[in-house]
Amino acid sequence: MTDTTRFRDVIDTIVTRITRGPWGPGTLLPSEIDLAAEFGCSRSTMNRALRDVTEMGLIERKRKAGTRVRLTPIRAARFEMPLVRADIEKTGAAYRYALIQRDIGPAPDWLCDKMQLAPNSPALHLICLHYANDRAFQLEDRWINLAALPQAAAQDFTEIGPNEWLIATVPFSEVEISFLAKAAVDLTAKYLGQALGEPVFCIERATWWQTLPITCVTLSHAPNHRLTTRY
Amino acid sequence: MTDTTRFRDVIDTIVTRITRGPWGPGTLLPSEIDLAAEFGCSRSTMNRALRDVTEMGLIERKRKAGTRVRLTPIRAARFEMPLVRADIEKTGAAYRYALIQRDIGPAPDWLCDKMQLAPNSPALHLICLHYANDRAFQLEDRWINLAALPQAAAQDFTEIGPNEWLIATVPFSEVEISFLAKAAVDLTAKYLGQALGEPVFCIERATWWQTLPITCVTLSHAPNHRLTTRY
DNA sequence: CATGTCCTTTTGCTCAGACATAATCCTATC
DNA sequence: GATAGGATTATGTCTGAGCAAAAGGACATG
Repeated sequence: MTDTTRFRDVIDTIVTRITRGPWGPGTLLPSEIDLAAEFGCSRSTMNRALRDVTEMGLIERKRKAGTRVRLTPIRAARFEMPLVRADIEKTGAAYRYALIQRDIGPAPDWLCDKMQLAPNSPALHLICLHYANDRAFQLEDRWINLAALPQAAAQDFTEIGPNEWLIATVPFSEVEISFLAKAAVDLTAKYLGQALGEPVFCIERATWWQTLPITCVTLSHAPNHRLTTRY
Repeated sequence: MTDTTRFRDVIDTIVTRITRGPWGPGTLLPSEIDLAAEFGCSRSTMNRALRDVTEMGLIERKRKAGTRVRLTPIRAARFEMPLVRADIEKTGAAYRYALIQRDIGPAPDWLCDKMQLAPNSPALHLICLHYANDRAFQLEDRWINLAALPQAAAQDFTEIGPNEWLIATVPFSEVEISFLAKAAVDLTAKYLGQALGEPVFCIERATWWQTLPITCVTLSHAPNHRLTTRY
C-alpha cells in the first residue's frame, strides 16, 4: 500500500499539476530549491524527480533559464526489442534459423544514400529466415558494410545469424529505427506465406559506429504481427 | 569533445565490458561498493550509472542477489509520440481537423474484451480526420467509455479533436500501445485515398485510469508513413 | 527432513553540502 | 545605442554518509 518512495510521490504530484493542475503548457516552474522546500525533500531528490519527468517528455530544463512545461507535452513510449531468438523462445516456441541467400557486391545507391556510404562500397547482402515452431516468423534482409567490417566476408552465416554475430563482434554508437507497413513483394510473400501486396509489418534498423556505417536491416514479419508495450 | 562526466564515462566502460569485454551474458558483477572503488568514484555515482545501464536493458539488479548481465541483452528504443497537430505543424504544414462520424451506442464485444469493459457499456464512437496541407494524414477511429466519462457525450467534437480534449480533461495511468500493419478497408481507403487492401501503418492505443477503461483508438496513416527514432 | 527465524549482504533511496557549467541579466565602456 | 564583459542564478554533477528493504544463507527447532 505505502509502496511510496519520496521521489515517486513528488513525480506523481508534479505530473498531475502539469496534466490537470495549475501548471499549463509553457509555465515556468519554481526552482529546484524552492520546490524541494515546498515538498520537504532535499534538492537531490527533487532533481531526480524532475529528471524523470523530463524523460517522460513533460518538461524542458535549461540552466539558468529554469524548468518549463513543454508547449506540446510528449508522451514517450519505450519499446524493448530483444533478439528474435529471445522473442520467439519467450513464447515457448522452438527457434530455428536458416540462411536463404548470401552475396557480395557493391552497395546499391539507395543504401549509400541512406547511410552516407561511399559509392560502390563493397557490401555483404544476406537474406535469412527466423522460424518459430517451423513456421516462418521473420524475414531478415541485411546489408553489412565490408569496408567497415571485412571480417564479415569470412563468416558464412549458415549456423549463426548475422544479428547475433554482429552484437558479439562490433559495438555501435548510433542507431536509427523505423516502423512501417509495406506491401508483400515476391521474396516476403514466398517465405512468409503471404499473398502479393498483403500488408507486412516491417522494422528498418541502421547502425553506425561513430559515423562509420556498419549495417542496415529490414525485418519483415508474418501476417498479423504487432509490437506492443504498456506503461 | 571532452563532454565527459564521470558517470557517463562509467556507463561507457561498463557497456563495452558487457558488449565486448569480459562480462558476458549471465556474469555476476562486483557490488556497487567494489565497482565504485575500482572506478574511483562514490557509490552514488556508481549507483546512477548502473541504474542507467539497467534502463538500457543490459543488466538486471536484485537486492542481495547483486547485479547480473542479462542473458538476452535488450536494447530499448524510445519513440516520442506528440499530438498529431504538433507532428504536422513541425513539418511546416498547415493542420486541419474534421469530424467524420459520431454516434453513441453499446460498446462492441471486441472492445469490451480488449479493455475489460462491462458488456453493453455505453460508448461514444468517433471517426475523425487530420489533414496536413489539405492532404489526409491520419484517420482516427476512437471509442470513449461513457460510463467513465459522461461529460464526453456533451462535447460535439466538431472543432476540437477528441485527443486534445481528452488530454486536457482526464489523466491516465496506464497505456497500451501497439504498432501494426493492416489492410485498407472501406473507410480508410476512402478517406486516406488508398486502394482496398493496400498496407496501412496503424497505431492502436488503449488507456486506463486505475483499471477504469477510458478510451481506445486506432490511428491509420496515409501511405508510406513511417515512425522513426534515433539514439 | 522440513520449516521457521535471525543474520548478513546488496541494492534502493534520501540527505546536506559542494563545485562546475550554461545562460541570462546588468553594467560599464565606447 | 551597441557591445563586451562580469555578476548572478538555476541546473548538472559529485561526494560521503546513513537508513530501509529485499533476499539469500545459516542455524536451530520440531
